[in-house]
Amino acid sequence: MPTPVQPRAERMRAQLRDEIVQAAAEVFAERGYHRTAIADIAGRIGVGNSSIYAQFAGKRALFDAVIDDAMRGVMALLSADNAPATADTLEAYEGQVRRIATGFATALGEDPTVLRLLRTLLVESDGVDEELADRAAAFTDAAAQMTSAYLRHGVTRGYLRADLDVDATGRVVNAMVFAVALDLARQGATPEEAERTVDATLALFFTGVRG
Amino acid sequence: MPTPVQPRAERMRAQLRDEIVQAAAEVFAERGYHRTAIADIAGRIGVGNSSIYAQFAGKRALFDAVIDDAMRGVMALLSADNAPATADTLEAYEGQVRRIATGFATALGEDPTVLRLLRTLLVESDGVDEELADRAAAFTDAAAQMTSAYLRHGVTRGYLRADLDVDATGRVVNAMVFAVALDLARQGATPEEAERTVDATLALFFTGVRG
Amino acid sequence: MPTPVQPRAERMRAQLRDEIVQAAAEVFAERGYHRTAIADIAGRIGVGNSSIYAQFAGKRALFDAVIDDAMRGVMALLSADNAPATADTLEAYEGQVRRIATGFATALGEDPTVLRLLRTLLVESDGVDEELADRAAAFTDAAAQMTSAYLRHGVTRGYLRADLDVDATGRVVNAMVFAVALDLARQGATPEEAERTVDATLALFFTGVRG
Amino acid sequence: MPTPVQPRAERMRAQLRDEIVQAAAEVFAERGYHRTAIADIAGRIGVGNSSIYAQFAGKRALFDAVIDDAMRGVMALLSADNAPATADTLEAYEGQVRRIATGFATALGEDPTVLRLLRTLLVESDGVDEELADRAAAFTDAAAQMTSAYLRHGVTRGYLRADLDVDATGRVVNAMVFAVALDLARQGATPEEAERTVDATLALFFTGVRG
DNA sequence: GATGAATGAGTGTTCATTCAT
DNA sequence: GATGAATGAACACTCATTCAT
Repeated sequence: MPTPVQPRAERMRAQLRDEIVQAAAEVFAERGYHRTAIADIAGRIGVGNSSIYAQFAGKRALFDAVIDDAMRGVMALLSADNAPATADTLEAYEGQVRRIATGFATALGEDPTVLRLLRTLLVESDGVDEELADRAAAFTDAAAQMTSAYLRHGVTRGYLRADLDVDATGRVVNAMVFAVALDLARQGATPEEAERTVDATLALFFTGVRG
Repeated sequence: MPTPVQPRAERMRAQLRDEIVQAAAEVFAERGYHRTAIADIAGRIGVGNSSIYAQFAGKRALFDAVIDDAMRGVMALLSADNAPATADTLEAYEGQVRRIATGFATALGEDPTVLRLLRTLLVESDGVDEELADRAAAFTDAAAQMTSAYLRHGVTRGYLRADLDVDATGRVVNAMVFAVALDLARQGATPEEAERTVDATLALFFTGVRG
Repeated sequence: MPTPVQPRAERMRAQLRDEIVQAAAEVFAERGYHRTAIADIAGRIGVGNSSIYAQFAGKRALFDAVIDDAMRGVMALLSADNAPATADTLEAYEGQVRRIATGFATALGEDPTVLRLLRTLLVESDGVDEELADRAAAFTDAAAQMTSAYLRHGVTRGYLRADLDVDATGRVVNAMVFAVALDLARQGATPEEAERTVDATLALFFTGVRG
Repeated sequence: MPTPVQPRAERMRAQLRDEIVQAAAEVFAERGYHRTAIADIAGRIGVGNSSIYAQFAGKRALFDAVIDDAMRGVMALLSADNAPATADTLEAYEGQVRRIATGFATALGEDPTVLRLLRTLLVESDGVDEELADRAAAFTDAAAQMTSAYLRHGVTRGYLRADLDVDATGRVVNAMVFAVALDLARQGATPEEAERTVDATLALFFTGVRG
């Protein structure tokens, strides 16, 4: 029964790191990047400031880690068990989109932090760093291209308009989805409002892209 | 021939105020709220810091004034000589919307500052103040309600889908329009890209809302 | 009677700058570079920390300014109204050297700060910066070359040993002079001790270099 | 056959202590006192920070130990198998001094650490502690007195100037020697430069003190 | 009325030292 | 006995705001 070397210390270190990222996510989401002080984050989990610096190179690096987590979460919601090349009919595609939208809405209801973080990233990146602004741009671009891939598949299969500008429409749809999500995340929207907004979005989207 | 009291002083004062707002708009648009220092603004027009404090209560109040101007500009572009109750046919409505979109695109090309400011407002408001976040929300709400009014008129006139959820759709369309505008404003998009994006947006919108 | 533009403000600014440099010189001389906090300097003249940053880019820049002053002072003592090519006999040279040494000793007695600063520079430069270490080295090199010039003149005139290695001896003499000065500056040496030390140094030096 | 208590543990402890002092000497010599972090030293020999605190009361105490070692080394070089009362003629004395100087130069070439440490002590002591400054002063005093003892012996024996101020000259010569050594230690001086400098120093010294 | 020099509170970051494991 | 994770005090620097001139 070989005991791994320093199993406890490592586990505790990783655990503290997670706690820090979690606390940082909350505070950054609540107050934004600039108004968040390292001491706020450290204080929330009852550790000293320097315990954060033992794990992260600085405030910016911590924010990066937080954003990484949030992006992973959003990407997971976006892709889930769905893939661009899955749907073969408009109905199947609509089901797919509804599932993704429902996943979003559910995640939104259960843990608004990830969406508030997304908001913080997309909204404050300019005010922080050129590099962060680039990351935010790269993220939206990636999401837009994923959307475009879905659309392209639909055009190929014939259940979406043949003359659809898939690249431009992918960007537009993506922007719309993010904007709606951010708007809903802004303040506790009631589930009914969310439902109506999602319905309206899907109606706009589907009737629009139908071939 | 009534002479206003202190006419010259007042005019100079008002002129300085305009200069300050103009310079502040530029710097805030370039660098965002947090990275802008009062000294940057004062330096740009060659006055002392305290000349700004003689006219505005503080950085926040100055930003408010700048945002007021920008909002007025955007609202003017949105309403122009158009009004919700003007169009009576789908074609007329489409013409109206295209005119507004063209106005936006032209303004974007000629003076990106107002849109960059809008971006700053919508994107950084969270990181500044609860109150500013509320103002940003109020602004988007007002714009959404204006859009909803257009849609309601179309439904009443019968050239838009009868079952359209005008409130929810107004919000969605509004979010989409802002998101697209902000995305285009992000970095010098070429006119062709802008054109394609606007076309895609309108195509999505119109085919979608048609009754 | 034209009044210069902003004469008072400029004079006050320059005056404050001098006060800061003076206070910084004292504190740096007392406590060395690392143990001196900006607040110590600001506190000594009763101004806020940021008043220092209004005039100097940072702690390092302030130290540079202090060192500049000290170097100027030392160089003035070293050159004074004497020049390498002045003395034509051993007696004249000895008189010249005694005058310089006396100037040093007097300055040492009246204001030990400049020598303590010299000590700080020569002693702490390594612990601060590569660049500062280079400055210190450049300073000692310059002083050594000045000494070598004196020696070379004496060899040419024939009142110093013909086989004198003027470059190496210049470095050695220079090092000896600095070391003695620093040693005397270390703690309030009595005038008698200083006198004896200077005499011993000159005796060593002159009997040694005589041709 | 008495077995010492915990012989292995003690030996290991002593060995670790030596390793620490050795590593500390290297790092202090390379980076000076202030720029050296305890973690640097611990990291160099792959132990935890607290292993150092188990053996030394703190950074200052460790530096003391390092300096003790270095001083012992320098003192050994200075005295070697020579003693103040050994030489009876000027030629014998000159040989003695040359041997010491050669020993220094050789040690300098082979292991610059001890001289760099000496430099660190003499140069940074002010910036650390009053007490350390005192130690440095005590060290230079001791060395100066040793030099004075040599000189006094020479005067007694009659091969040095009868009117030599042995105390003051001892301090001066000592300062010169240290200054030259430190200057040579500053950066890799070539052996030729070192040779010329040593020659010049000895020439200055001997022709100077000859009776 | 306008100026700009001065302020001082606030922040990110470092590092010698301690202590639970 | 050794570890290294955690601490918290200290410090350089920024900038919105004020006030003497």
